[in-house]
Amino acid sequence: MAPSTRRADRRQEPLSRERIVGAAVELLDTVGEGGLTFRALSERLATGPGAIYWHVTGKAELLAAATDAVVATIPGGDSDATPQEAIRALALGVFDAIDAHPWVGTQLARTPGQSPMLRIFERIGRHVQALRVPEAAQFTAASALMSYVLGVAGQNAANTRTLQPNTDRTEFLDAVATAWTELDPDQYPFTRNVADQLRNHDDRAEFLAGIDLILTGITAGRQSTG
Amino acid sequence: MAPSTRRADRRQEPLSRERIVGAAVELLDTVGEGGLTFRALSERLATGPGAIYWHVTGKAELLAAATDAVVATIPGGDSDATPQEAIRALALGVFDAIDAHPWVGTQLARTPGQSPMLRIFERIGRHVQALRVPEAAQFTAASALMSYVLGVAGQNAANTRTLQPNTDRTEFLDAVATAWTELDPDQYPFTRNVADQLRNHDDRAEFLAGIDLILTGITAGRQSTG
DNA sequence: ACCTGAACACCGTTCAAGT
DNA sequence: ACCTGAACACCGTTCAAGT
Repeated sequence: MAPSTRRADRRQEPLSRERIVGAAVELLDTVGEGGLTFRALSERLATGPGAIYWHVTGKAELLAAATDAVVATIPGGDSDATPQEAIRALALGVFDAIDAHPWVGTQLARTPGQSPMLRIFERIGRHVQALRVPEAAQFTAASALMSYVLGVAGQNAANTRTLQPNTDRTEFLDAVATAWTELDPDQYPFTRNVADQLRNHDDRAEFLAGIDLILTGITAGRQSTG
Repeated sequence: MAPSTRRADRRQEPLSRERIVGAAVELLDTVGEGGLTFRALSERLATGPGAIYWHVTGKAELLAAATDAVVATIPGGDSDATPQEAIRALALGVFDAIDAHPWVGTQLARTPGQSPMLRIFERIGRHVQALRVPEAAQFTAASALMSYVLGVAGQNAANTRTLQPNTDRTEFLDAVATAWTELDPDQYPFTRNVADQLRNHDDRAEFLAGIDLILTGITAGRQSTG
């Protein structure tokens, strides 16, 4: 009841894996991948660096857990939409999650058969099943979608990392388009040619267009059923 | 002519950007991404760490240059094959290059508009043009192919990194398949279901199947021309 | 112009010592 | 059982000093 009690906050909450991972996510979001340091983390948690090792085996596990925490949050497409719409919604969920937490894009590419990727793969796979893709082709279809999503994720993460914190999206695309226009016409004719299409360009729409390309390929190969 | 001349080797060759990048590639291939150290590199080049900074601005540039050196090597598909075959050949070239140098997979994902990626994008794009894809759709088509290739590249690099140096491919896939079979049936029905398809599984064939899916999607959307 | 190598400011991780 | 924080073995990078 004393005013001091009010202010004690969570300062004395016991350390836990949960709190550590939460603080790691915050740190990654705020200061980026280079900012996640055992020293910075322990300072934020008001302990010594060694304390963290009691709850977590090392930095690799910490990054994996942080990634998993974000991926577990991704919504999308479990309603009564068509399989195509469900896949689009899920893919967009991954896209937006990585947009909000660029480090997830980098991290996802680093954890092969691990749980964050498996979560997404499973969800894609169920929708592929719902598309009535023949069983022998389901793995290929789900893998292709997954790889595409990961590829875009990685690129977007890299782009965001390169970006000055203050430049916005269109400004950045404009700079890239200009750079492409100045390329050697003999070496880069195609890239120069599409540079202008880059200028007014919607990342999310472009991403979805790629998904649709793959979906078309998947359903084209499917034997037609009632 | 004296025997000692013979043995002098290249030990006294002056330091150059070229030699540095070459040694970096060797180091990356031999001891992996964690093994590329300015100390290890300078030891291999018989100098001090500071000498390298005279020719290269830092580690980031070094990694980019090493990646570029490998990517510049990728052959493929400039013969008189069909555009589809040319794209498959090029994609396979990237796939094999990353198989031989796993660190390239990681690195490619980190350099967004940089030259190694641009090289590949340009080559894909020309083949997309040859496919007679309408101009407005060319960027989307080339980007989708590029993202897919990068996605697979990243995953493969991650897999190789996780692998014990002595386990071979099929052994690894078997382990993954077994792990997937032991997943919770309620949470991972699809993944469990396709686990067996993983067991006798050809990475390259699967990769190409994904390329074909996208190619089908691209040509399906194309207006038919004589 | 180019190289040397000690020194600086960091890392992740460990571990004896505390409670 | 859990936390502390100094210490260890590394990093990338800089820079005065050499040739």
